[in-house]
Parts: sequence; structure tokens; C-alpha cells
Amino acid sequence: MGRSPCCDKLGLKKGPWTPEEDQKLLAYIEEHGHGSWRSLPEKAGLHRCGKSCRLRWTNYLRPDIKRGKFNLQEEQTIIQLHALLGNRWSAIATHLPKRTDNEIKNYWNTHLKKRLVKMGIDPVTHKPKNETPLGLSKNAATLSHMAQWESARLEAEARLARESKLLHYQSKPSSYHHHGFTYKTLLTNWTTKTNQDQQQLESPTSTVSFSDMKEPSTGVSAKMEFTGSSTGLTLMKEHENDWISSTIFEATQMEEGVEEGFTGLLLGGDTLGRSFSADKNERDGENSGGECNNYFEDNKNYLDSIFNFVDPSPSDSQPMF
DNA sequence: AAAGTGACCAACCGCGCGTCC
DNA sequence: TGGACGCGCGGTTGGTCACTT
Repeated sequence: MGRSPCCDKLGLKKGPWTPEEDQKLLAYIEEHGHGSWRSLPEKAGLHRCGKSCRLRWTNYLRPDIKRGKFNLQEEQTIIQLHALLGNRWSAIATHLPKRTDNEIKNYWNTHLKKRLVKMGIDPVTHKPKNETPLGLSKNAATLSHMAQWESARLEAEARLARESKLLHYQSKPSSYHHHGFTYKTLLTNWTTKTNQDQQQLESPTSTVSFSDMKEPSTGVSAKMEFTGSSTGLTLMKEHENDWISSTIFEATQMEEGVEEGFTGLLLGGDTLGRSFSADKNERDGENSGGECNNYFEDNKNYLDSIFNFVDPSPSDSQPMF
């Protein structure tokens, strides 16, 4: 399948945009909308390819773009989401209103990545570059990384939960679909605690319980519980009155300081205290599913990634156990 | 003052995916 | 069914500016 040339066409301008070109593009889009990007340049009187116009609009001219320095909150969000999502800039950008993926990517590459490197952390894996810090065994180092990853994930999770208006209870039942399974929530219990909240050290903990999980080909129903903390991640499934536990990872040998919020560490110990919890009575009520229904809808990709982590072979649609 | 260097960031490039015909 | 097309994404490039030598 041949790809049609875009900017290679003769006579099409490349490089920096002039104020006149910006004005033409702005005026056209304000009046007609962008419509088809390919046909836009000719209609707008621009000697540019559609792709160049789209880029200029989405990254620079769009009226809902916030420019200028990133604040601490934005930095923290980027770091947390990068730990969670990797280089998925567009996904990260959806959680930073008015910032473009390009801007976030640039900011990461020029500022945040360097900060990680300075701290001796691999900016790609968020893993300490030295495989065996402080003389820990390789296994312990790996577990330490996992704990850091999970800690960052939990922080992001708490934030996402808040942003997803998790507290806005709704009466409709919640369900989540993944690899042919349907998960319905029975109970949710999201709590994230930081050292700042409490004098004594306490691992962040996050638990979600699912019920009415049904495997479509066999019709087998089961309950499932997914528990995460900074020291481990466990998946439990109830099948024919037996609870099957599956430890995704477990960290028993913790490097000192690992339980500190990962992003707090990165931001020089300025971890923002955050906690989220829902009242248990309300959680256990009939409408308990609704509170995380929004969460599921808003964070489907995130949940997909978790379940892919649990069950990394989507193609064969086999039961998890 | 000129050359060298590094930081920053707008813009480009190539690829993958979804849709249309 | 598969080629053409349109679009979005992530990686990379290159121009500009500030600072240093």
C-alpha cells in the first residue's frame, strides 16, 4: 500500500510559521472549522501541507492552550503518569488540561528526564541504573523497583480517582470488560496513605474487589479481588468456593526510603499529602458500584494495562487461571 | 568580538490504525 | 477484500538564543 506524499509535494513550504500564515490558518479555522486537513491549506490560501497545518493548530494556535512554565503540580502529574504510562504523551496530556502532548514531551526530555538521570534513575524504566543498589541482591533490587513503580502508580491512581469524580456516586451498576470477562464491582476500597498523613510509616494500600466475574465460554462465575500496596500486588479469585491467590509481585526486602512517595523523592521530598477514601458504609451499599463506574469509564486504558499485567496474553482469551 | 557549546522547543518525519470506497 | 486516504502519535531534527571560553 503506497503512502501518498505529504510535505514532499513541490512548492509546499516547510519550517517556521510566519505571523501571516498563522493569521490565515486561524481565520480559516475560526470561520469554517478545520474540516479535512488535507484540503484545508488550499482553501485557506496556505502553501503548506495539511499535516503541517494540523500540527501548527494543535500545538500552537489552538485557543485553549496554556503556555509558559509548568508548575509543581503539573510536573508531579507528568512524573506520576510517566511512571504509569511510559512515553504515551497523548494519554498523559489528557490529564493536563491545556497542555499539548508535544509540550509535555519536550518538557520531559529537557527537564524531568535529566532530573531522573541526575538521581541515578533510568528515565525509561524508572529503575535505579545500578542493578544492585546498596549491595542488595538483584532480586531485591528488582523488587525494590517494582515497589517504587507500584508506589508511583498508587499515587497516580489516587489522583486519577479524584479527577474522575469518584466520590460522585451513581445508582447505575458498574461493569468493566477485559479479554472477554465481565467484571462487576461488589466493593471498592480505595485508600492511599502517605507518611505525611501519619507519624508512623505505613505502606500505601489499594484494594478493589470484583464480583460476578463470568468467563463467557465456560459460563463459570467467580469473584476476584485485586490488592495493591507498595510491597506487593495480589490477585485473588474465588472459584467454586475456593479462593485462589496469585501474587503478581511481592517485595519483602525493601531498600530504605523506598516507601517514600516516588515522585516526592524525585521532587526533592515535596510529596503532596494525598489520601482518598470512601465511607465504608456507603461503599458497601447497593450503589457502591457507581462510585467506581466513572473510574472504570475514565480509566479504561489504565485498567487494561493492569489486567494485561495480570494476564499478558490477550490473543488466546484463556481464563486467567 | 568571535567561536564554541548547550538548552530549549517548534516543526518535521515515519509509522500505525481506522475508515472509506 | 484490499488499496487509498486521513489522522494521530511518538521519535527526532534543526533553528534560535543564551552563556561560556
